Amino acid sequence: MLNQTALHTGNLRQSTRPVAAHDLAGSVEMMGAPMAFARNSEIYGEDEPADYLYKVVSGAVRTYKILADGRRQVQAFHLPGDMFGFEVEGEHTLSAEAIVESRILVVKRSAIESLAARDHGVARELWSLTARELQRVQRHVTLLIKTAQERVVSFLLEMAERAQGASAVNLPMSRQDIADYLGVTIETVSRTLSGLESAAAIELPSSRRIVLRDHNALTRLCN
Amino acid sequence: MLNQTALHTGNLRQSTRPVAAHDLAGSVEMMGAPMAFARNSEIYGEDEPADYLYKVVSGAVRTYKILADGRRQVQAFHLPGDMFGFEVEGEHTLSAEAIVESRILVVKRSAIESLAARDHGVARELWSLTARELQRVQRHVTLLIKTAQERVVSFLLEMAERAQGASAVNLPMSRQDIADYLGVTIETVSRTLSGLESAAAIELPSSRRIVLRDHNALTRLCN
DNA sequence: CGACCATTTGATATGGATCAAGCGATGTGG
DNA sequence: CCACATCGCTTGATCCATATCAAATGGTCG
Repeated sequence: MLNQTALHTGNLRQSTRPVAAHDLAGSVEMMGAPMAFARNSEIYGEDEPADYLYKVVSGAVRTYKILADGRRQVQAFHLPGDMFGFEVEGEHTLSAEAIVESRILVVKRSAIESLAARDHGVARELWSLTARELQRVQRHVTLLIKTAQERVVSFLLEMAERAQGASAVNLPMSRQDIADYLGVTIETVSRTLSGLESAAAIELPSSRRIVLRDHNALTRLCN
Repeated sequence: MLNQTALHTGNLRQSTRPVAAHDLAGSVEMMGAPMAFARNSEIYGEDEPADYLYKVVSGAVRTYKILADGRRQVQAFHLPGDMFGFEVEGEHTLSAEAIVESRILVVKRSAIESLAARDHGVARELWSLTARELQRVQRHVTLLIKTAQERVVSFLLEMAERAQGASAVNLPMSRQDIADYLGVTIETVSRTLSGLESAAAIELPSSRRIVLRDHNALTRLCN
């Protein structure tokens, strides 16, 4: 990994910008090296040393695990603005791939850690990010005990919320990605979406674009 | 919550013991107030302010969420030595109950936080605990995409591992607790255990005690 | 245009849920 | 101390949601 060409576009790496103390995000912007990843290319693999921290600038990333029998479990989708890949120690427990052509800021973990050792605000921010991720995964657990329809609807609402509550979402990921995230088959995802369209809860102008027509109905459906 | 009687057994609260710097666990032992919780009593509830940190001394704790339709999702079982209930900010997102009569150390979060602000080692330990919990929940997600048998077997192996790899486990929790943790019904848990007994993979001397007879077979079964 | 891939739709199979009854242990009151 | 109620667990019968297998459709790119 990290075998892609760094972009060094300049506007992403403003060495003139002052370091904001107690600001992890700002530090990452400043210290991070922007890199381009092609669609489906690996960003890091399971069991690799976790020496870097990542922040999505554009595009989308999936983190996942392949089980012994070949099934794939997608653990998360990371969208622009999201940071990912930080472990406290040792190795990555998941693999990460770009879902579409993506630009990603990459920062050495050691740099962030030494910053955190000096600045308690940064340390706290690192902790806070991990705790927020923990809550997200807890919601994922809650999603996985629901029915297929509830899972699909929860996913749609989650994506809409992450798009600042927009009433339409453009999905960077395939039906297979969604299915592996929700723990169902692509057929079930597809049928459920078709069903929601028939029920006038959503519109499907194209397979990767979903308009949420009846937000209330959807909220009711997801539990 | 916190309406139980503190034990103050003395041997749990050794004010003579020196504070080990960079040691969160030690600080909790020293600063924590031991409290007794009866079977099924609430330790804290969802949406309560998260002002305390907890460490199980004896007994067992479940954290859970009740969904809108009444279903219960058990997120974790906490056993002696485990810490739980720490949020970075704001409120608890889960409820916690003692599964059996339990003794639990309770520490004010503000005390730990001020310690962390002064001592980077403690701050890092807090972060590390959160990250470890994150990994546990990620494994829970992976468990929930598997078949019922794989879930039950994974649960047994998890419990055995937490009992220092013992070949027999004494379960403090009911079948219903296990079912709500695994996202299946009690009938499925029961039938699966019976099936494993028929297959000579386990023995069931009593419903709360399970002997792992064929560890290899079990490992194979859970994927 | 034709090949390829993602998605949808259809037909059938099945794992686990649901409904229902039985069983064993524990505790309580007569 | 025993009869009986209660509770947690197991076992059985049936049903249904979702998986699986299969084919058709549509969109994209050379």
